[in-house]
Amino acid sequence: MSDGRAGVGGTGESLLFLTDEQLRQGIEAMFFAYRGFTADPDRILDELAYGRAHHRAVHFINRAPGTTVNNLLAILGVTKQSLNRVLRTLIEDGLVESRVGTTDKRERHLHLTDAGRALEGRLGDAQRARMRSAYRKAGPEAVAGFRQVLEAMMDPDLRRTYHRLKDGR
Amino acid sequence: MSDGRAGVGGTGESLLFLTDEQLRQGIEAMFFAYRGFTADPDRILDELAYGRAHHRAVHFINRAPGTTVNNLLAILGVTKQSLNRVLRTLIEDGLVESRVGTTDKRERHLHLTDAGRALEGRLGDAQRARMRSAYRKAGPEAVAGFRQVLEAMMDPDLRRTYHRLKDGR
DNA sequence: CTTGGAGTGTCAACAAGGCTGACATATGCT
DNA sequence: AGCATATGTCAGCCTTGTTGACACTCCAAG
Repeated sequence: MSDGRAGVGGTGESLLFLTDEQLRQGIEAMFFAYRGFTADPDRILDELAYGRAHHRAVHFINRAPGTTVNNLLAILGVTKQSLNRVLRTLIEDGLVESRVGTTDKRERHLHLTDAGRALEGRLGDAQRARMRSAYRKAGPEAVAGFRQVLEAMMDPDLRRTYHRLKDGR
Repeated sequence: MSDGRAGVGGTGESLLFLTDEQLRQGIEAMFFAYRGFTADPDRILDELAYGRAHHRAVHFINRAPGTTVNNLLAILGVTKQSLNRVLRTLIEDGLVESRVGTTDKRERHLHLTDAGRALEGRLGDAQRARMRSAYRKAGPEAVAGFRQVLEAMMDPDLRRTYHRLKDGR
């Protein structure tokens, strides 16, 4: 309601990009794109009887090797019980190694094994291939905008986490 | 591996935006942004003992009133059993109306009731508010790029669905 | 008119992956 | 010594996805 439909061809896009209709399209674009975003790794995970949760864990352990369980919990935003279930299978299957901390022995530092890195490679390659193709189609300017909007959409806490990972801290 | 790290400050972004590191950042941006994207409606849904599946159903029924169950199935990409469970509660709760088709009486055409539209409004407002704020922060150029990349990331089938909805067909 | 197929609904059973609550253990800090 | 922190684990629950089986209605082709 209260849409007005000021015309598609353009009374000036700069005023038009905040209409409810434009926002709705953005919402739907996010929904459909996220499906594509997860589709390729999901297919690989299915073969291996793993799920998206395993992928996420493996991704971020690879990204921040030696991270603690608590840290990973904060990144993933799940409960420790939930993460633990996933982590346990990954450790049992020899994809993840859990090392007792040196300075603080309560902490467990998580690392990928060679097998873990191999899986991460398969999953990451599949996901990056789609991302690369999308980036290539859209071009560098579009990519910059894409990143800006996504960043603005994050909760502040997660935005900080995102930057921390990006800057390798 | 094979990253090279051609420097952050910039040997020309046009060549840099396809490095594995850039792609990884894009992947993580999608992950964190999607969390923000769903956070606000999720809070509302929690109060009402509904889940994301209910939100999706309500959203697309509102978007394409009179859509058939089969059509909705294709949009949402779930099994009819899964959708049916959600749909049944929505119908029982008086948010969705299922009308027998006129030309083909096997089909059920789905519509929101006033109560359904009210819920859709609450959920949609919350989600649009975040999207609007992100769009505003990033600016119209960024938004155009955002949409281009998302669209390029979709599976072809879903891209067609996306356009069909966008063009009101 | 019969038969086959499409669209829909429903039942049962199951799995993944979230959640909460409670409790154990080891360690670190004051 | 005693409290706090980090982790792991058990039990149980929910949502939302899956498969398989079956019934019903209606349309259309033979």
